Amino acid sequence: MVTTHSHPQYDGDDPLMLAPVCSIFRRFLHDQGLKFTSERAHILDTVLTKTEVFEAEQLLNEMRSSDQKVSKATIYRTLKHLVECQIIEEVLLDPRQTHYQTCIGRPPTGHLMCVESGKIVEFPLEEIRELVNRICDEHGFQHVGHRLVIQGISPEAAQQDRDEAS
Amino acid sequence: MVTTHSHPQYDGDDPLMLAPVCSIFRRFLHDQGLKFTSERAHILDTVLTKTEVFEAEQLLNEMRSSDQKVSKATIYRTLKHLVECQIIEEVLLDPRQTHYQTCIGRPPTGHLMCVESGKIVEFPLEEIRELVNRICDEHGFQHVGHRLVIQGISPEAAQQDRDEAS
DNA sequence: ATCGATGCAAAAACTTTGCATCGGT
DNA sequence: ACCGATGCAAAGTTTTTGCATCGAT
Repeated sequence: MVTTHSHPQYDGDDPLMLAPVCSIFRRFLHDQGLKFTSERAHILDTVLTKTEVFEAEQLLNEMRSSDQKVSKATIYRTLKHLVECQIIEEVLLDPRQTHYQTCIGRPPTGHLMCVESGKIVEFPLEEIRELVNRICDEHGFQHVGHRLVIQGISPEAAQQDRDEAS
Repeated sequence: MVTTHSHPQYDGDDPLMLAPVCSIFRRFLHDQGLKFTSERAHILDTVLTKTEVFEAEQLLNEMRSSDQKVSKATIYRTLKHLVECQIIEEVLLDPRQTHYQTCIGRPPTGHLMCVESGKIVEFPLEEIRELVNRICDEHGFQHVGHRLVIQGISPEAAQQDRDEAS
């Protein structure tokens, strides 16, 4: 059987749940002999406002326009730690840029992506859990994570294609 | 003609399947008003020897060391066409580099990847087809493709971790 | 007072593009 | 002959790194 880690439930609607995630990150950093700085706190804060997939650059712009100044380098360095700490995960929608998403306290999701418009729809991923576990077992792998990305054409894009064809 | 070499990895049952792939590409190019050049033929040839995931740079090195000279730019330009033509697909294992794999004439596979060693194991993907179709239907998407990547720790890497810990 | 963290700019890694020339059709 | 394709090098993107200084513990 594959190990599952449980984290306190994080609810985007409830600001009080921010503290636990922050503590988790703090403990993680402390355990590694790393420091909890105000920059890291601000980045985590901004990350936790994200309900959808986001990019490093986005984070940087948002933080700058809300007068919290952080360098690009620190953003990248901190995102790495947040991934290791399993607060966020890399989504891999596009080979040319890393996309991130909060994963702590939320059930795993797959991503349905429109190849024409870039629109992304999330969907629950429970159903493949059994398959994933079996594949891992068959090859003696210890499960770390999994991602399902479906590429398609959204109804809107299909309609637009039809309009343009006529 | 470049497409008459034997490619044990790809042909499996029928070496004659190579010609059809070449024709498919040719027709694809023709239909777009593009040209079937000897560079493109060589690249397709080399691509079809690949049984596993590969990178653009790898292709370039292999072609150079086997006296076929192609530029990096042409490799990238041709890979794009091969993706569009659905002879190969992008695999998205790593956000820092595009990985490709031949997909024409093979059943779709998922990828089990060791996060420590980078080892990759493929597995058949039929089982999630129904789920994928259902998700597409539910959102009115027209299916284009899908990929499942499982990340884990391979038995070898796990053993090595234990060795290092002691 | 330690180290690790930060910011900046430079570098790195991968991919794309401009342009003169070549070559399929 | 036309117009897309090629090679080269330069440019573009995203991410990483070196280094002097700052700041958490």
